[in-house]
Amino acid sequence: MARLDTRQQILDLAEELIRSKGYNSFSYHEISHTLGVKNAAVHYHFPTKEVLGLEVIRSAIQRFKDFKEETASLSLEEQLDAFIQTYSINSENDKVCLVGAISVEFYGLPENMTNVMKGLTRLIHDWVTNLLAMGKAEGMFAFDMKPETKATMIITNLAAGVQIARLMGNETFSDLIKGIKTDLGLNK
Amino acid sequence: MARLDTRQQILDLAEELIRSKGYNSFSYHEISHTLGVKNAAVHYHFPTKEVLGLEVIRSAIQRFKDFKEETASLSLEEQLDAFIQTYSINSENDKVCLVGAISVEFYGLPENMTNVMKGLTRLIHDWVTNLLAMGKAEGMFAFDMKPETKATMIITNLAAGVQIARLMGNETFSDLIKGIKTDLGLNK
DNA sequence: GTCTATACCTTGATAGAC
DNA sequence: GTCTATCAAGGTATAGAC
Repeated sequence: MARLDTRQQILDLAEELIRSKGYNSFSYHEISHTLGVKNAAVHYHFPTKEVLGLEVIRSAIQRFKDFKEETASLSLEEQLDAFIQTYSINSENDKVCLVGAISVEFYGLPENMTNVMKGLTRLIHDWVTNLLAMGKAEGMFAFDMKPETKATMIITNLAAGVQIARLMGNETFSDLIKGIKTDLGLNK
Repeated sequence: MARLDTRQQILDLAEELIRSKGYNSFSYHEISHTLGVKNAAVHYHFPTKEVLGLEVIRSAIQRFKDFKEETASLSLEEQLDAFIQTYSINSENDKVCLVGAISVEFYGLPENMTNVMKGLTRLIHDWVTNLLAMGKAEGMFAFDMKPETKATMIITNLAAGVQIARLMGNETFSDLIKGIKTDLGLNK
C-alpha cells in the first residue's frame, strides 16, 4: 500500500511535535523514523527545518480561515463553542496551541517564523474581538470592557489553559471553560 | 576582580534562557560563552543539563515561598498587585513565566523536571485561590464562581498574557491587567 | 519521490593538568 | 574552581544513484 501523501503526513506530524514538545525539541530523524521514510525524504519535501516550521504555521492560517467560513452561519454562541472546541483536550490529545508553542520559544526561532505567526495571532484575535462585539450588541454576551480586551482575556485563558492542564490535570481545563462562560453571563 | 559566585550566575542565566527561548533551545556553550568561562566550568557546578533545569525550578520554588512571606502583611489588593507585578514586562524584559515555558516543552523534558514543576504550579495556584477566597469573603474581590476556578482564570491570563505580548505587543499585556481587575470588581 | 552515503557542526559530557 | 583537550552522539543538510 503506497503512501498517499508523504508531504502532508510530514506536515501534520511536525505540527503535532511542535505542539507537544516545541520546535527545537524534535528532529528530522524523529519525523522520518516515525513515518517509516528516510531523513533525505523529509528534506526533499521541506529543504530546511525553517521551511517546515513556516509551512506548519501557514497551514494553520489556512485552517483558521476555513474555520471562519464553516462557522459563519452558526449562532454567535455556537461560534464561541466551536472556537473553544478547537482547544479541547483529552487524555490522548493535550497539544498546546500554536500561539503558545511559538511564543514560548520566540527568541530561539527563525524570525521568519515568528513574523508569520504574528499574522495568525492577529487573525484569531480580530475574529474573537468581532464575535464578542456582535454578541454584546445582541445582548448575548455580557462584559464591561472593550471587546479587544475581553478577546485577549479569553484567548489567554484558552492558550495557557491547555498548558497548565499538563501540570494540573484536564479537570482544570474543563473547569476553566465554565468560568469563561460564567464571566460572559452564559451558564444561567 | 574575581567572579563572586559563578554557580549563581549560571543559575540566573539558565533561568533567563529557559524563559526566553525554552530549555531545549540553549546550550552549555551559550552559558559558558556569555559568562566568560569554559564549558567544563559549567559542568563542574551542574554536572548534567537536567540537574541545571531542576535547580532552576527549585530556586523558583524558593523564590515564591519568599514572596509569600514578604507580602503576607500587605492588604489583599496589594498582594494581588505584587503577584501581577512578578509577570510584568517591558521592552527589555519579556520573559515568559516558568509555568508556560515548562508546560509548552512538557513532552520534550526530563520527567524529573516536569514533576518538580507540578509542585510549583500547585503552590502558586493554592496561594492565588486562597487570596481570592479571602478577598471575596471580605467583599474586596467580586466573582461568581469557585475561587479555584477564578485562580485558574487569572493565572492563565497572566501566563499567556506575557506570551501573546511577544506576538501582539506589550500594550496587549497592560490592557489585559486592566481587564482582570475589572472582572474582579476593582477599577471602580 | 525515495534511497544510501556522507559531510559538517553542535551538543552534552568527561579526564586530567593546574 | 577553572582550564585544555577530547569524545561520542545527534543535529541539519547535501550529492547522487535508483
